[in-house]
Amino acid sequence: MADIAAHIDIPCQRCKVRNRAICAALEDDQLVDLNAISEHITLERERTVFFESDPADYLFNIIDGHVRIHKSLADGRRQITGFLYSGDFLGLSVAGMYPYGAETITPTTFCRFSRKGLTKIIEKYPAFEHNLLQLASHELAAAQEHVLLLGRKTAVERLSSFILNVTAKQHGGLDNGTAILPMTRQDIADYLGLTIETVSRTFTRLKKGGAIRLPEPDLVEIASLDQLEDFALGESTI
Amino acid sequence: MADIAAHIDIPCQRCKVRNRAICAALEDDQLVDLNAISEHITLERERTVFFESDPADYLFNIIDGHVRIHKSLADGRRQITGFLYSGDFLGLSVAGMYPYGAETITPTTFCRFSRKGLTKIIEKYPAFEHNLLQLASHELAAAQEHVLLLGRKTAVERLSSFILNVTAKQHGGLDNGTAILPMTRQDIADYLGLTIETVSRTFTRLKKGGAIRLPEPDLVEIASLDQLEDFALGESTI
DNA sequence: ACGCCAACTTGACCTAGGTCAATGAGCGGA
DNA sequence: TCCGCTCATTGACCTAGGTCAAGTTGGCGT
Repeated sequence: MADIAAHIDIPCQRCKVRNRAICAALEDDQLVDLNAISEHITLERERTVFFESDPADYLFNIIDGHVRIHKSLADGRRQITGFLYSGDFLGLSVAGMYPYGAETITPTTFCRFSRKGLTKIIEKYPAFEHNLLQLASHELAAAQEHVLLLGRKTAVERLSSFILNVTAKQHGGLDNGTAILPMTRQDIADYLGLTIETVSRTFTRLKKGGAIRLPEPDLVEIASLDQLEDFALGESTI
Repeated sequence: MADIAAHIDIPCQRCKVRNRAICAALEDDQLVDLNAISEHITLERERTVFFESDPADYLFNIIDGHVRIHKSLADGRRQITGFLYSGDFLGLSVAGMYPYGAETITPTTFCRFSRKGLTKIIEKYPAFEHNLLQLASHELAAAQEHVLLLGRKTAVERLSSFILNVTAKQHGGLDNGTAILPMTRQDIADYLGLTIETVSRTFTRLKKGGAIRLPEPDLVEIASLDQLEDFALGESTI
């Protein structure tokens, strides 16, 4: 079985996110099974991947592009609960439904698995479920960090934390340099529990305070990492 | 093996939370293994179970009592991320550390498992890890609901949602009746991202608005479920 | 080259909820 | 039973961030 697999061409082996995505749980020769239940799909910018409460028939890995997940209230108030990037996983369900909606921000290519197929993979390779649990624990910790941000941080602290997170994510853990903001100010506001005006004013304050540069609205450069970290932790005020 | 187990006395079989806690993932005869790595411990009220960032050497099931989990900022601002009750599970870790601190609210008895021992159980019974994933997905959805509450709901909406949740949890999904609030107003404030004064004033508003009765500070009765649900969803104002 | 449109920024003013301070209400200990 | 807690409530005032309303900027289609 493994010998056969080693000699046939498994597209998954050449996948851009092979080692960062959930498929990293499997060995090269086990990818045949995963490959059999996956397909690539591409969506334009600002398209719905799935709605909140939809039956959760698929799980997704983002190969390329940017996605936001959100929950909304009946009157239209929206809370973005996360921004997802290349390599990220989405689609964990509760009671067979997605507990949040997902939309593309930029044109995005996904690797899509059927839930049924994945259930069989999990039965065959328990390591897969182990990785899913690791991933869910990680997301849970991130959500709790988000709760702390929304419940107890000021606007300056929220935006500073956000810039640090985005930068770290785009540089694989490195906390400095430049970050691209693929999302709009409205998206950032809905993620940080603020209004678009407050986000804009706070960018200006961070800029004038010397923590960041903003050569273009969707390009942040960290001018002083120390200062930005102090702002993020509430250890310094503008 | 199973026959032997069926005839020996396994304390787990008689446990109060046998069917509600994580041990529900195992059959009666499999409990021997779980029993071998678990021990009961009891803490007084207002005691630390573990600190944020402690090495995550144990996982816990609450048998009886009330627990809060929280994250804090350097200057002392605190955000409670959850209240846990009898049957609830805690201790999922990220990078070998607890991502939040845990404290008892009332005297609490736990069933404590060593992480190492549980790892072996998981290898033997994959159903256990499956249940942990279900549980983590559920907690993740709850955390995202909390994010929505903190990011986009008013004080009245937050407290109404909270009362409905507590009531539902204490009655196993039933949304009405009376609920005991084992936590202080400060705890509620730190959970809802408000101050103690705003929580108190908002209780008074809900009371005067006819949605709840408050015979004692730690006893809420839902006077009008419809009204409270409308408040929680932001579909009606006081 | 121009006009349109969407996204962003800025200013003036407002309000939900925070802060500060006083008062009440229950409860355990001597 | 009275004292000294801790916890909860209420009032008066304040402020961070929201709301409303202009501008500004840049990209894109013609």
